[in-house]
Amino acid sequence: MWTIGEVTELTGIAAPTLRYYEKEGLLPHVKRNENGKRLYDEEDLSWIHFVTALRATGMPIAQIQKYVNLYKEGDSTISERKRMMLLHKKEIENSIRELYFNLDKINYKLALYDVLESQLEKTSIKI
Amino acid sequence: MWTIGEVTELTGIAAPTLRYYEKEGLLPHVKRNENGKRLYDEEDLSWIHFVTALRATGMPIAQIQKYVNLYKEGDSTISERKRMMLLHKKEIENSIRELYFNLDKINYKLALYDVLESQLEKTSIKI
DNA sequence: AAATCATTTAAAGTAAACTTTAAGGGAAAG
DNA sequence: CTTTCCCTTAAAGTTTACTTTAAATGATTT
Repeated sequence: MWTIGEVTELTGIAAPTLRYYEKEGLLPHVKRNENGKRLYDEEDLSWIHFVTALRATGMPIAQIQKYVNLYKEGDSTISERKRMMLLHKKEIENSIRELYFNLDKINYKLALYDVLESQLEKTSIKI
Repeated sequence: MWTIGEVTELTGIAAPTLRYYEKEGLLPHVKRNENGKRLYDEEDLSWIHFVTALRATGMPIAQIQKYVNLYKEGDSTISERKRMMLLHKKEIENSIRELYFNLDKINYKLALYDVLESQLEKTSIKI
């Protein structure tokens, strides 16, 4: 079991962010010690990692909330949760495609700079 | 030459956003007609597409500003502009890598759901 | 015992990128 | 002519996801 400070060290996520996630219902069943201080177990850490992965792939807080609420409802929501993940997977794949598409434009620009630079080089040789 | 409304139709970018980009110095040399209304030419459109590609790949407004300012300074800034684009290219490649990394976690979750569903299926057959 | 430290809460603040509003102007359509 | 439409500006508002602040509590160190 870890305190919030230890989890911060372990995950690199700031303590206020962990509290914020919990308040927003993104981290179910975080326990407290006798003094009311948070204690995180393995399962909490695994939730934190999962939520972090969802956030890093652009899922909004509100949608993660919805997902966690489904989780809390139990096994009857498994197919809906799976559907959410499948949809999100497609969105990630779209994001990746869009990034590649725009990366192409950057590469085109870089190719133009290569041409420009070699032309400027020739000019300075002429002088 | 196109009006702002036509550019909005052509690009899908809202007119207020186009004005905002221009005000922030992201779109150099947009001309006006005799009544002070914006008129966009081919070069303006190409700037809009480029700025859109930079935004879609996560470059902040402030950095695009810096890039456009370098452009305005002329040929002497070509190598610095190229350096900026090379750096940004690497950031895009990092973003893509991170997306793939987190996509893996989503896929792992989806695999778990497949197992869970087949287990639940078996259970219901037993009943 | 006093000071320090990590924690708690609620509430306010921040940053970035737009978006909306308000007030007005000119041109074209009915 | 007057209504409609598209445009103009400056300024205020919105959204999202945190981050910071303030005030308090309890445990540990000196």
